[in-house]
Amino acid sequence: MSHSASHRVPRGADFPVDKGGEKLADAGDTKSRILDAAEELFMEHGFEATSLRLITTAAGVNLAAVNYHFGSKEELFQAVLTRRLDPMNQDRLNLLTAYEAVSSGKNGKGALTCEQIISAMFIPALKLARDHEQGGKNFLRLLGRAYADPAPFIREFLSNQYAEMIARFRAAFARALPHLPREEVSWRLHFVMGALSYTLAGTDALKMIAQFHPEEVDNDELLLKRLAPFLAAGLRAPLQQASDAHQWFPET
Amino acid sequence: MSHSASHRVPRGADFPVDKGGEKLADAGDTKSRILDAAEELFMEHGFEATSLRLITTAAGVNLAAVNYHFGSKEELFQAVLTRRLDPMNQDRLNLLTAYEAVSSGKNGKGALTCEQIISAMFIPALKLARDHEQGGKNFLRLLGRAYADPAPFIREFLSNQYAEMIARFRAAFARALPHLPREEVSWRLHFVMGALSYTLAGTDALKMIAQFHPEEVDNDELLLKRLAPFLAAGLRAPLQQASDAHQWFPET
DNA sequence: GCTCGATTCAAACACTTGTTTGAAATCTTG
DNA sequence: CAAGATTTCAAACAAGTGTTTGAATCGAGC
Repeated sequence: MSHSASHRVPRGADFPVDKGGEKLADAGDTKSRILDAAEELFMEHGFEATSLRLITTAAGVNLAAVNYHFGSKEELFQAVLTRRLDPMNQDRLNLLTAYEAVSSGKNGKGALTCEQIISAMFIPALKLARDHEQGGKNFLRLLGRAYADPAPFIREFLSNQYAEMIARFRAAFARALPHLPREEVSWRLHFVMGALSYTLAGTDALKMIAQFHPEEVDNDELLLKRLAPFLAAGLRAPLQQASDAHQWFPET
Repeated sequence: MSHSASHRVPRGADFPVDKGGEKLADAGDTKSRILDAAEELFMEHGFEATSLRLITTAAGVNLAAVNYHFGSKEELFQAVLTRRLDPMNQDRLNLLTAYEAVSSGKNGKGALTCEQIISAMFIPALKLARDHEQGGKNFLRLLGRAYADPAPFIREFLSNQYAEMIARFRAAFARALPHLPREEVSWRLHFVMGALSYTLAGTDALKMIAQFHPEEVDNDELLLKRLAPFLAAGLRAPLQQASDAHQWFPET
């Protein structure tokens, strides 16, 4: 009753990883072609405004192929995200762990700097923007937009995908900023994530880069290198005292 | 061929302001009822996923009323935004002008502090969140999401709506941060706008507030009071030197 | 009272949407 | 090659989309 996986089950739908004699999905694979086309079109028009016919036509496959291989349009969207988001977040966790290992080796404290923690968040995103020649940049913009999408299934999905990473990075920031209350740390981590996803999602930013650096090829790298110091300074901002509140928002 | 405004023209479509003996739109007005319902539903589901039938049913009006009063679904969306965005941005400009007048009176320099400029951006948003009991908060979230929407007609519309305000605030920030290159100022203003709209758009933030301050009523106020110092510190961050780049993104 | 413009209404329009179906084609395996 | 599973295909499905239409209703003004 709920949804597919019982009508006409394709093998790859429930087990996207290879097993046995199955060969890994190559670029010419129907599934990969759908994922590539969907990634670009979802980024360009958003989830709702992108029809399956548009995707399948661009991918050069039959319309029914999406439902056959992925089950539904929503599951296709999740597959598009998972394909690159999972490895990226795993990279982030690995990087953070590596930094912590080095840091705890040097001194018993084991607290990282904000710069290190932000690097652990940004470098995997940068790698994605650089490595996959064209798909990577598309994906980062798609991810930023998904992060602001109101659709419940998207929000739930991302919430689950990010849960572990957020928890680890919150703890790291809490150690790096011991003078801040945990609550304030949560806020500022939220601001960091927001600024990151918004910046990556925006076409405005890319336009601005092209205006200043039309010759520059690797735009996302420029973007992140400017955003990182901005956020690090914000994270280290002194805690706002209640007595200073009038400075910001005088009672009118 | 292009689109409406010639078929059966309602009076209010081109002149939403009152003139002559026409009475201002009251809450019971068909047009206002549509705008209120659309504001809430667009915020909840996004532009594409919200059907006109959903809106007109919630507003208790006939389906054809939207096309009669606004021309099309896109024009309705723009009307929803304009209704509150125009006054808010005007408030921002007025506030900035007022600050500059006071500042230039005190000393000949006339440069504001980052705190003042940010206040000029945030206070009108805060007023919107406070004044209109329920609609204001909805609108801020809708605005944040529109800001990340890929639809071209939304992006163009917002770009025009914000153009004047952005120019004025960029100039103000440039005076407040004379040591920063203009290019860097543009970047940081972009980050500020992004963090603001993302923060206001997110449901995650509201959930987080409820977790920490379940008793607190005015959530958006708490939000902005924490975001403002964060952004002010980011704006004042020292310019990243090329020699320090390895600190952030070591060449792998 | 009557007329004329503005508004509302139910119904239909042409079209697109995601999904399903059953038969063909293709590939794998014995 | 034959048998069986896997994948592709054209076609249809039911439902939903924004928009238009022409008649009905309403509300002043002469």
